[in-house]
Amino acid sequence: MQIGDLAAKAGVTPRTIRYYEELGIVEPEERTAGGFRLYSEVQLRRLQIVQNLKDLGFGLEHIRAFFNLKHCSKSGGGLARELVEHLTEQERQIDERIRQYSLMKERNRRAIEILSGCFCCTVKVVERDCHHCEVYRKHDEVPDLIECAIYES
Amino acid sequence: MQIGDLAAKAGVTPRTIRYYEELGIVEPEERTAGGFRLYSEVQLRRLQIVQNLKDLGFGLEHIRAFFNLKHCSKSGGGLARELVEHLTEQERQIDERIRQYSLMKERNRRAIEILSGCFCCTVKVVERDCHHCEVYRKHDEVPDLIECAIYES
DNA sequence: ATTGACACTTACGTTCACGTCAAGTACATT
DNA sequence: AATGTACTTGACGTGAACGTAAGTGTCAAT
Repeated sequence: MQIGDLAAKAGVTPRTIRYYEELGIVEPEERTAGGFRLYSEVQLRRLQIVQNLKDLGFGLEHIRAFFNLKHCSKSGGGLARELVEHLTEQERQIDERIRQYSLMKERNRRAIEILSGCFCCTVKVVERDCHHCEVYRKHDEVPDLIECAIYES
Repeated sequence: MQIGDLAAKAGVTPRTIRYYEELGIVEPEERTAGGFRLYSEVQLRRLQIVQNLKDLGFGLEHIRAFFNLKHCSKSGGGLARELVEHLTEQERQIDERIRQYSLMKERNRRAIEILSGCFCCTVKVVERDCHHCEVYRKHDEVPDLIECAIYES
């Protein structure tokens, strides 16, 4: 598989793959006599993992470090220990992220709930004062999210 | 409250606040005769919301667009509708993120589980071949994450 | 053997989200 | 009135993660 095929399958550009190689994240399995990079499914899976970790907010340097732990340990046990340490920390971060997202989702839900009662509001936006609106007064507090979206800063 | 105080309370630098102002995300409530920016709790909450959205992976431009929907609608009902549309899309993205994180967490967990059985492994890293290890053979498949961490690319 | 599509390296350009520095101004305190 | 600290605008710098262009070479197919 050449770099273009791999790129297409992984949903990235050849440039990205070469860049990752530069960082020591993905090496080609071999090269043709002429210098073309050749890849297999292994590198594809690797790239997918990288995309995943990136989507989750991890930097390429972090990813590289994780992939390269194998070059630092001498015994399998040592490596396993380091990997687990890394993974545990990663899990902590993931939990924190999920917590944040859940909070955000809850705020979103409350905001949608409140705003659904405003669809028939005919007050002009320029002279809007939701604090005096009866829909608003049914709710004891206005979510910050709506406040940001509605009131002038 | 001056920019430095606000920055401290929000956990950012004055530069960041000025930058957000430049983008139209946070305007000072007023200015002193001499030109000093003055803020209130409103801007603090706004900044906190921004930090939150940023942590969740939203770009500043996205955030600005959301905060500025109020300048595009004429009636409160129209605005409410647009906001709900925006929030619904956002919720979709949040759900997708949470799904991704959960998958990642599950993979992490499985990897930790497997690696916990490798702590006593004394095989040298250079000659490691986990496929022939009995701990490994108990598991039917090696998670990609471990594969990336262990095998040469 | 030639062609066309892709690949190679090198190197400079770009966007985002600020950091940092400079030269000057404002405000509170003594 | 003087001092120290924080603020002002403006401009250039930075790191991450690539994009893009130039000039050249390679591979499969006709």
